[in-house]
Amino acid sequence: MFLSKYKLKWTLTILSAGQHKPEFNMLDPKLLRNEPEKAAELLARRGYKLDLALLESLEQERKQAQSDAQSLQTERNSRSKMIGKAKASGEDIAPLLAEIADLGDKHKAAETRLAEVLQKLTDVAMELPNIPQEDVPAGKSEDDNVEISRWGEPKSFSFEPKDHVDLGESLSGMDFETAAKISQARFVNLQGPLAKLHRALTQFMLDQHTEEHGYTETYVPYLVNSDSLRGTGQLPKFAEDLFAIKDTDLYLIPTAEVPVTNIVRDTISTAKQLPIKFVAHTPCFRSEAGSYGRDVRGLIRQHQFEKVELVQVVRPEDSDAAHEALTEHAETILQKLELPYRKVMLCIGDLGFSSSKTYDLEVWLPSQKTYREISSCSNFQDFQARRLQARWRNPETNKPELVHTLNGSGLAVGRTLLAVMENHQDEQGRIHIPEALRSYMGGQEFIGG
RNA sequence: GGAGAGUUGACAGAGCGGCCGAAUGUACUGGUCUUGAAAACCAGCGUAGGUUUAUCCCUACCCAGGGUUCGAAUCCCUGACUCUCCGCCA
Repeated sequence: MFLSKYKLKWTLTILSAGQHKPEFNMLDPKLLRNEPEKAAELLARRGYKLDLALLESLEQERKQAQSDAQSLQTERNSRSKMIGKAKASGEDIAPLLAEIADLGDKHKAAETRLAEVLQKLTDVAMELPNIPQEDVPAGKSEDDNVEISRWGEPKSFSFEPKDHVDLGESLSGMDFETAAKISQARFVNLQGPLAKLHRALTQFMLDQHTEEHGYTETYVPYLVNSDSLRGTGQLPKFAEDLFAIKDTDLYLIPTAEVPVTNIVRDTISTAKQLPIKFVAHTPCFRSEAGSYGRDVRGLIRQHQFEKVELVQVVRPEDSDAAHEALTEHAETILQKLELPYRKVMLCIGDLGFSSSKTYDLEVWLPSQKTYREISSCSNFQDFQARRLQARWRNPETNKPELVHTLNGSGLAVGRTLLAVMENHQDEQGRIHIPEALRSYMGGQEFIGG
């Protein structure tokens, strides 16, 4: 019932939104118009079937409707001008008025038809995912992701390592029952040293990115409107993943990517302002609809979690290099926390809707004896920028052109907490605090015992 | 929450229902002048769509959406946002 509420709301939102922004388009409209076959082929790589026949007929309708509406407009404008002149020179304008009696209605009808076609085109366009970059490997699911590199050696324990839930219980300070009482499942209540460790991780990450990697710290709203969510690509397709605020157009952010990237929505940056590099620490809220039964134990998959997010807005020619750099910035955190991890490139089937290329960083979890995602670093190229109308003035052309946007987790704090707990536990159930965090923990060397 | 004022180009800021895509100033770009710079002077300077080889031309956009009108930046309605005052509040 909780879900159905925002499903309804979502429908209303899309209806009202579509009407005043019919020009929304997520792929390059020139590609769709001039080379629809090529667009179809590129999208087919992702398994997306572009309905070429529909697109073509809509496109033809659009052209017709647009030129009809335009010529009627021209007609009306020139007639109206004549009436103005006639009136000014004191002539009788009644016959002129009679001549164009039905022009207004015709024009209105043409405009309505145009609006309808544009709406249909927008509906199609908004559902199209981004086109993957050429070096993104083919594949259907996460099993086809390609490992790029590994860092660190998974520790071999002389005892059976506990998972973070058991560790948290014995240390006391990680309480899922209480959180469920206060709220519902998939929330946690942290207390004492573990709560402090959680905070320390956040502070450490923020300091690292601002002081060593050149990011500007930013504080943003945690409730965002639907325009912002459309801009970064969470809407219209993924409404069910979001928590919506009843009777408003606001949603809890699923990631800081949304408010931070939307800083540049509808702006034209100067060449000098780029690259823009922001880091933000925010809570993230996700309904996790459709993930019932998955990762039900512990901190892995929560409705609310903290994340330190990196966002970059760059010139198009710089986005590949920025993507590599941003990923390294996230990797640095794992290295300093002495957490073994691997870097994988997502295959096409696992690639997010808006992304052209994504690296995931997966941290080693001794309890699961496997690598689990802790950061996702994506290059969106101009996909978000087009929806956001985020541009820069290219000095070579002196025209506003779309920027490229990127983001990555640096890192997901909850998952980092559990990774630190599990990787740095000892036989007595204590957690050894990595060197890099000690100053944030008042010099403390371990928790527990 | 109540009362009032406002929203115009990169910025500041004019604008009578038709001659307003929009004065003027600043900024910016190019030029003249200068040894160079500044100043001064001249010219240019929004976005998107249609047509076009290109130029031209046409259309839309003065917060958003709707309405009145032959014709709207200008009049009316709704909403968003900003400012001032009152109330409440961390």
